[in-house]
Amino acid sequence: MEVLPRHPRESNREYALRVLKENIVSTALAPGSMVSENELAAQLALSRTPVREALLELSKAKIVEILPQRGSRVTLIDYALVEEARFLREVLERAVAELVCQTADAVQLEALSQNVRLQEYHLENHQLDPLMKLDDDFHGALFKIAGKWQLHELINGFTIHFDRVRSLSLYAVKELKIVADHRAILNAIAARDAGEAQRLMTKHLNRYRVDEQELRGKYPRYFG
Amino acid sequence: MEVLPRHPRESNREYALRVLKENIVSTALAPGSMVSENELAAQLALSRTPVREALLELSKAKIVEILPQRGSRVTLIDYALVEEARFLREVLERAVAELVCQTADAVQLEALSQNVRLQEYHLENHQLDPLMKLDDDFHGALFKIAGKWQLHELINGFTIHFDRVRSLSLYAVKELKIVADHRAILNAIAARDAGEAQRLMTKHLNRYRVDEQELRGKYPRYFG
DNA sequence: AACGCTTATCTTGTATACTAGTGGACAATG
DNA sequence: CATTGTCCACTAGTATACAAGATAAGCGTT
Repeated sequence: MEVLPRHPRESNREYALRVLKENIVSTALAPGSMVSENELAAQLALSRTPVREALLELSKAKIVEILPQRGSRVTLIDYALVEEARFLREVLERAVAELVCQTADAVQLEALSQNVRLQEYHLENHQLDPLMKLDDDFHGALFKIAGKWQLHELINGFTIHFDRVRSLSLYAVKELKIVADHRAILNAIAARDAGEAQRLMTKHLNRYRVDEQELRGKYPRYFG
Repeated sequence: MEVLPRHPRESNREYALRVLKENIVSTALAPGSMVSENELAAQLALSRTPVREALLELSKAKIVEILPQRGSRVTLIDYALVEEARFLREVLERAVAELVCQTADAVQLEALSQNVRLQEYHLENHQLDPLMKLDDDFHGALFKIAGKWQLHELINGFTIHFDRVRSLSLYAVKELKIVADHRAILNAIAARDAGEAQRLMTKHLNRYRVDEQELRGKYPRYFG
């Protein structure tokens, strides 16, 4: 497991949660692997308490499984769960896109536009990390404009299933289409074409479907 | 606060969580009231640890606010949040209803039918508690049939906002329409009419909209 | 070899002890 | 009287100690 540096005003619990999440998504903590509160606490140089609280939160998102008196383990990839997470995003963001068409003002549209331009810039320069952050920001901004910010935070906890699979698949080749999608969605919103925005959003989020069989072939032991 | 009896194989943490939830929804723990881990632990005859873990979970659902080094408080009713919770259910359950029309088999339809018949029975006999449970079961069954069970569990944590407001409003008078809604939704599903099922589900979940101004008038100190 | 018991050693669950930050009461000071 | 500073009681955050269940190895018996 990779122990990340601490952020300034971060509590021990937040730190433990952040490091665990990062390592689970990157599969540095492999699906199916056992972890113990004691061991993690030692590695992070913390006591069991904040580590335990982080594990408890992760277990609520079903990304960690706590087996009482036996140990905790990073859950195997449950493809049904991954698809549920994707489905949640598709359904919710389609509805959000519709709302955004109705409520976005000029300032908000300009901010979105700025974001997409930056995406296009980073895509040309093949800088994938800032691209992923801009992707998150774009979708988050839509929730905010629609006045559903709390929902965005709620589903973010579930999206980790999705992110883990994404990190296993060859993701980079899809970036081109994804940025183009964002541009098209923005145009539909600016044109107040709710139907088109919904259609594009659905298409966009379906791109994240990754081939289960391919991944099962490559990483058979990661699946449940 | 009302201290409920313990269930058989329930951990201390689950017990604390259950009692806290119950008291928050019933407003026995009033919106805006301060609670302390020590005080709660004493009342529940537990140590701080399981109480703290329960509060931590509730704070993630934004039904409790933890103020470091100052205390914790039951959140004031945030109407925007209540509406987000309702919106989430509406959007998600509409999509679920569509799926159920495509996938439900005869056995599942019969189980739903059984449930609705029971609802009608309890409605005639004015037994509201079993009615609420059957309501939850009905919606839960739809998620299960659609293969989105995990999503149901996820959103349940958020629905507490919704439930709290519902418990403040005069809810009983609406039961008649709600049972009729369930019957109509079931019929649409049995007829495989996805469009009608979605329309009915939307209408159904919009009934739960309660008048903010009315509640603000009755309980001004409960609102933020 | 196969079975059943004991036991050592893990684990998480829970209780308790300690740390450090917050705000209020209240006295000292202007 | 207003303001400032000091203490005190209380809070959550964290560390540690202890309890109790699960597991597997060892060992004796059959």
